[in-house]
Amino acid sequence: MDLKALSASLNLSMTTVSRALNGYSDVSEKTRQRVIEAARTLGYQPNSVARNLALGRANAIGIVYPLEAGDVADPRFLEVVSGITEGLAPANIDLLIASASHKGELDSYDRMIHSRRVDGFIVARTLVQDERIDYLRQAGVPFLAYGRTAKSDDYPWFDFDNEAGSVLAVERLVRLGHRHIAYIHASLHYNFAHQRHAGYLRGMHDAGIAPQTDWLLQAGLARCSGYAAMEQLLARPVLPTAVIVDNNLAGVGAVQALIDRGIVMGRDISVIVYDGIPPDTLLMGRQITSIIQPTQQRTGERMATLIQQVIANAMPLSELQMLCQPELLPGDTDGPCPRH
DNA sequence: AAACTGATCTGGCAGCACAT
DNA sequence: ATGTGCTGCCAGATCAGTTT
Repeated sequence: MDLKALSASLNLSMTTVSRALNGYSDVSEKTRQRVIEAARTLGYQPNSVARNLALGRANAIGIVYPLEAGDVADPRFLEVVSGITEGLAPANIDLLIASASHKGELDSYDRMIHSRRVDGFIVARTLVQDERIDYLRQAGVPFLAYGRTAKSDDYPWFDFDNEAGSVLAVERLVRLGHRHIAYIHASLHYNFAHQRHAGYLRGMHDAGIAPQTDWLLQAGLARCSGYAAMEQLLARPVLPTAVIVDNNLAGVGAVQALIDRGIVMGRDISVIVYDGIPPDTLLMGRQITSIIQPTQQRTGERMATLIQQVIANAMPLSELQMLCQPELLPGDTDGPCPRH
């Protein structure tokens, strides 16, 4: 059932039927209702290819994601994706996730742009130096970055104050009497990791504590990397009394490593995990002290609004750069320093 | 003025006539 | 045989009208 057949069955022109379905005011309400009813009973669905052709829009937003085993399992990201989807749905805009190899990522952007499959992009997990951002800016394609880069004053983004979040974590531990605070972090090429790392250093500096390089460990964005990093940390000659992990994936592994060794969190060692432990892991019963960002679902919905505004091009850039503050969610994995 | 419509446009591509 | 250029098609949206 296409527009032509639908209009023929109603004895109306294609123009009137199209305008009736698309909310134009110069169609009588009676006709509109008749058209809507017929479209429903006859199962009319606009042909998206023809629609894109006529409108010059795809009604779709793309996320190109270099999917790796660990990424697929990042529940926080999937929660954001779910929120974006919800936020775009009322406008009948689809979210297309394109899987790309790390090498071929820019090619994927290129294809999606030139085949006009999407109206804009959301660029996730930004890097400090991010060629995707440079590429999209140069190509003049609408996009919203989920996270900033080293230089982020001239494009739209949504982000959390990562540095402030780490400062919150350090301050809490310092108040509990800790001075030996280790830090497990993702690769500092990731912008979030870079900023959280800077926040850790600032928090330590403000407390008058010199961070020990022995207790600064890099782990991959995966549970097993977090597990291995915690094992490494526990093999040091002098143990820290507290650990901050800068992401939830490594956080799950780090916490599991402590449980496996019978180390009691909150008593023997204090642990704070950035983004907490997602509810789908086997550790879900535990109250992990966390730096949290307002629900990921809500984050996604905000991003959906932002990317639509970017595409509509009706907002000054300053309105399209949104920085939200993280919060500390107390749990039972931190406590007074045992060496006091 | 309100309600409706024919003609035209969108980008890519197949099919065709004609030229080399 | 291969290349070139033109036409029409797809299914909608919309301009510039016409009819009621």
